[in-house]
Amino acid sequence: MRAETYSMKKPKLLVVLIGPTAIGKTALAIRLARHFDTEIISADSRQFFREMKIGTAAPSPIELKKVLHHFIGHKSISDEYSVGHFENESIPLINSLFENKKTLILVGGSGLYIDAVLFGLDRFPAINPEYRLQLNTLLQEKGIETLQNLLQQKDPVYFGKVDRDNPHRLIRALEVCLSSGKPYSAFLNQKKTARHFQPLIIGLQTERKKLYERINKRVDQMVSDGLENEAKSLYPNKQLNALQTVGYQEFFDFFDGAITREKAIESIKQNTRRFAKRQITWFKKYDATWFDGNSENYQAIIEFVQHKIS
RNA sequence: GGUACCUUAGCUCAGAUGGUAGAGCAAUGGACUGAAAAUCCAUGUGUCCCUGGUUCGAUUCCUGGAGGUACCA
Repeated sequence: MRAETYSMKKPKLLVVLIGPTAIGKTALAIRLARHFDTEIISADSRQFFREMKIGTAAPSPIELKKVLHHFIGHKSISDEYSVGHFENESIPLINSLFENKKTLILVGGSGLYIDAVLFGLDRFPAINPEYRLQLNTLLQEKGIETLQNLLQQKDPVYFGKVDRDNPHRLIRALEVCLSSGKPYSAFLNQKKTARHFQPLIIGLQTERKKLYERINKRVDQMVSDGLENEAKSLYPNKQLNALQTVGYQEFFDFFDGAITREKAIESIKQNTRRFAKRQITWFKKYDATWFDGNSENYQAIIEFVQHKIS
């Protein structure tokens, strides 16, 4: 009630900048933030980790100096972190920043994390991490059918619509079932808490061919910036979730002697292209206004946002 | 120059004793509620190198040509 009144008095605009990797989101976000004298909320599930700067193309120290960024390098790879934590941290922060700002920039390439901010996730119970370990063992030793049968028994409703060949989905649902004693589907579609801001979604895109050229070029840049050494220093932690990441896994394979260095770099480019494709698919569902990612368009985008504000 | 082998999807190749073809990879489309840069699903028409011949019918057999590889000179 209080919040509603508040937001009616002062409409708050969250400029949401989305698009595939290497399209130029970081540079545009900084332009926008400087122009509107505001700060940046990052929604990038890998730039959270301070040990992974080069391979995630995190904003440089110079860029970070220009504009205050939140959720860049604020976690260590050994920290437990997921989209739930992110929602719990980002929403209060956004609300408090809006006390003094009328515009904020949300930028990132992680669709699920953008969803969490814009729409919110359902509330799930805390899970016992033991279950995930056990379920992974079960998967390894007895195969996916065992997980399917278990889920069919614990939550026939979700089993009816889940992607049954996807082990992550099955295990996630099962760990919720086992931890809570209730079916996973019982937690879905709860009433979501309202957001106290209005989103303006801006998408960056370009021709596929150009995007792939940008990706290839950026990977070469990362390599000359020292990606190999960064990966080497993280190799002892290669099993951590944060390091299940394009740019690192391929170098780990090279360190293991499984592939050549050249092949590793080529694979990084290829896997980054595939990643970009998945991002594009995800972002299609948003009600966004699309612009070509070319930096010559930045002024037009600023004017577009300006127009929405007034 | 001679001999042998090869030329089929973007790439590497398989194949039909003649009835116009299929794998892997790449690529493309899609899904996505605390692992999400993760994970999973779906999708294969291409002058079968060119030319002429045999044949009802040739990418398949034969002639000639072009390109490639290997060996011999």
